[in-house]
Amino acid sequence: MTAKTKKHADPALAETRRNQVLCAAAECFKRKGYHGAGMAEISKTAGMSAGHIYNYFASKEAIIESIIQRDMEEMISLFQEFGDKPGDLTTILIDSLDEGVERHTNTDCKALHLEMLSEAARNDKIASLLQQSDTHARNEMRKLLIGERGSLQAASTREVDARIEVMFSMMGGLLLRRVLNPALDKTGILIALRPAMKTLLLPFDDKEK
Amino acid sequence: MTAKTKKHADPALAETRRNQVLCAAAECFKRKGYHGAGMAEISKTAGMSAGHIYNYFASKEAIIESIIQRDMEEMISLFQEFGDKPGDLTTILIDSLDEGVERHTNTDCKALHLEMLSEAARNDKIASLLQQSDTHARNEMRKLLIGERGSLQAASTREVDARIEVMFSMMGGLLLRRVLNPALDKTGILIALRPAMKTLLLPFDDKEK
Amino acid sequence: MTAKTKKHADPALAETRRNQVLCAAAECFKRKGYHGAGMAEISKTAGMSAGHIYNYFASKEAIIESIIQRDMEEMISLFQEFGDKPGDLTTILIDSLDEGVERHTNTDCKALHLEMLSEAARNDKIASLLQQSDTHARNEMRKLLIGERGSLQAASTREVDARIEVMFSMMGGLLLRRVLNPALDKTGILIALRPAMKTLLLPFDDKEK
Amino acid sequence: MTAKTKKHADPALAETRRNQVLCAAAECFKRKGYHGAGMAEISKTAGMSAGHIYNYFASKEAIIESIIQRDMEEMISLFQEFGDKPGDLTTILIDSLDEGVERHTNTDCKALHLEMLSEAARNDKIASLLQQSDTHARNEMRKLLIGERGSLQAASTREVDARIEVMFSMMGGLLLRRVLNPALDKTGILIALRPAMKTLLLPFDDKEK
DNA sequence: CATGAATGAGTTTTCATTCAT
DNA sequence: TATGAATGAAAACTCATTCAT
Repeated sequence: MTAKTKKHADPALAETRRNQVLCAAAECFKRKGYHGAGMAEISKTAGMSAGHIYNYFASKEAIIESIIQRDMEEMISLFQEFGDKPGDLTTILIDSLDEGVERHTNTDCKALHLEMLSEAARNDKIASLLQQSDTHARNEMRKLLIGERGSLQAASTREVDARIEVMFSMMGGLLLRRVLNPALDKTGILIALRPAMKTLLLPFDDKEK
Repeated sequence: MTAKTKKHADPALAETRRNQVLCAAAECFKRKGYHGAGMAEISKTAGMSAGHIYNYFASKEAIIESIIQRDMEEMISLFQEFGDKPGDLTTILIDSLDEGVERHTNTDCKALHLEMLSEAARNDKIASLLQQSDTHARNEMRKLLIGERGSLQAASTREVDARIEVMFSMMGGLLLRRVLNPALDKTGILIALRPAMKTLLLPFDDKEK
Repeated sequence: MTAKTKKHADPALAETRRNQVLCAAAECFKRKGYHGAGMAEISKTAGMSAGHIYNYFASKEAIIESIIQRDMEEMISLFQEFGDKPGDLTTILIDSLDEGVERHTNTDCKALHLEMLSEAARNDKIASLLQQSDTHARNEMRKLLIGERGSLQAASTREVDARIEVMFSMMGGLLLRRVLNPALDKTGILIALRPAMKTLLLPFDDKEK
Repeated sequence: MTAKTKKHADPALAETRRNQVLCAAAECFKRKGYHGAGMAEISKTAGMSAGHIYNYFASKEAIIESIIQRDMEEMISLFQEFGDKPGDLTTILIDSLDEGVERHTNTDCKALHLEMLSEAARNDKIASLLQQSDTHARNEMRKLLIGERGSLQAASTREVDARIEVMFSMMGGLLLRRVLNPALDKTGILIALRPAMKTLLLPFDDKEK
């Protein structure tokens, strides 16, 4: 169902066209939102007729679903990078925060992701895709944290899951921060983000519990 | 434009009607989203004709703007409560986390707030209102933290602002968590949320910096 | 489901509007066929906006369904007339042939009925409505023929039904004749139609069987 | 425009291709109707690309026109069979009724013929072709009936024409019967069809006139 | 103050047809 | 000869908004 319904003579061209549409749609959704962007605009941006898009996607909805799936795949490879990097895991994660902030506050992404999230509230298919993606991310993170290089081998599952939720909340919340405070000091934020993340990655002091 | 353009003979009735509409609209937006809910549905929920709504609000957009403003006022009074409560501020804030998690993961609100946030990406008026509200919240929080009862009198403005951003990001991010993980353990999450918040409220250890 | 979904404040006006639409649609379907006539044309003919039609009919399909139901009701009252008329039934039916030919070869109706019939081939709802109407007509006719005033009290059900089918086929076929032979001699046709109908109404001679 | 505009290098191949298209189109029109069947479906059924069809037919309309013409030719040869058969003409025609009922109530054909007939109401070219075909059929039938083996040599032209019209109406009407009464007893119907046809083929008794 | 009938621009989607290869 | 990618002009339907009553 992903891309292989063979009605296209030239699969390479088809893939190119699908990508044109996906990029154009992402672009338009960022600017105008899912509902705000019409097929007309998307088709103009993609450099092809509106009708032709329907040779590659069954509906407008199918387009945003594809975008989500594409994002999901990116995200998966991101976690693999973490696992592959040598060195202390906590340090790796803390050091990747700069990049993480950048990614989550990137103006381009913010609109698109919020769009997806709010669409999820009323579109079950989209909700399900996003949830699937998130579940995957949580699983990967859990594997890292309780793995042999992880810092939380001793912690209970419930505690680890709570930590993951809060980490994800903290990072995901940055999406909103950029909307709510456009003047956000993206560098300065690390002053507080690093200690908080460290707290979430390392065992709690007894008194803290 | 806020609420006072007095073209209404009976201002009290007008205010009642405005509220009916606001509540009905909030209700509908929660269920169906801003775009999903039509004026017809809103008017039925509000118990008045669609046309009549336009005697109180210039447009559908004006309705959501009013809802935001109303939320803003609620939020302001929330901060005042914090300031008014006696006792150690850090403790008060930590203790209010239970309630805060509840508020941010409440299924009802999530849709509405995400709706507003994603609408903000394409609607400057809404963006500006939300930002105004957020700025206010940050200011109030800053006042608390560096005030005489606060724990961060010694910290630099940049650091305090960073802490606030991360706190807000962490709490606001919960909105997304509920969408992305409907099975979210709302109680368990506090296991990690409290230590992280404590880190953000208390001076950092030297080594942490 | 017929007309009573109470969302209209003024039922009389609503009925008027429904009729405007029904008449306009019938008119357009006659001229251009079901697929050929667009909502734009129908709305212009009905003297109201296209969008407004949807306050009275859920879809274009619902419109043709209503037209069919209306025709069905006309047809029912037609049979009642036959039953109510005094005198010899065979004579009544034979005498009504003139009028029957007129009705079935009427240019206005032909297009609309053919339209419905060919739409029935691919639209189950319409097929079902037409079949329901036809079943009713056959039942009424059977009642007349085997009733106390009928000429076929002695005949087997299968024979009576066969007669009815052929009668209906012969009359219904006139719809097609007018299309296939526009120069059709509507008066002359009775020269042959009367004897054929008489054969179908009276007991067969032994040799005929 | 009929078939001979020789722009094709290999006329035999061209004829093969035309037939492929014609058969495929007939097949599709039967299943989905003229409007319901798309060129894409037809081309797939015909085993050639959509674009290529336009090398053999100027338009979708031209295809149905060709189908009609082909049907017309079949019909002509049918009448020739009648003429060629030895024996009493009335008996031949009555005996052919079984087969005739079968042909007219055949589920496959019904959709296609109704499709053509209702298309005729709005498409002059098609109407004209069908009328031409019908005229031919009437002429052939008239020749048979007033010919030396015919039973109506003594009848007036008007009467003969009326008889033919009614016969055709009765047989053609069967198309509609099958749509309106899917449970139609195809064998039983002959009980009434044969006497009615006999009446139409033999001189009327005086009293009948 | 209040209604809801009416509008019309805007939406996604379909499909016969063309044309570069 | 043959392909199928590409077009664009429709189509049915929705909905915020207006206005006569």
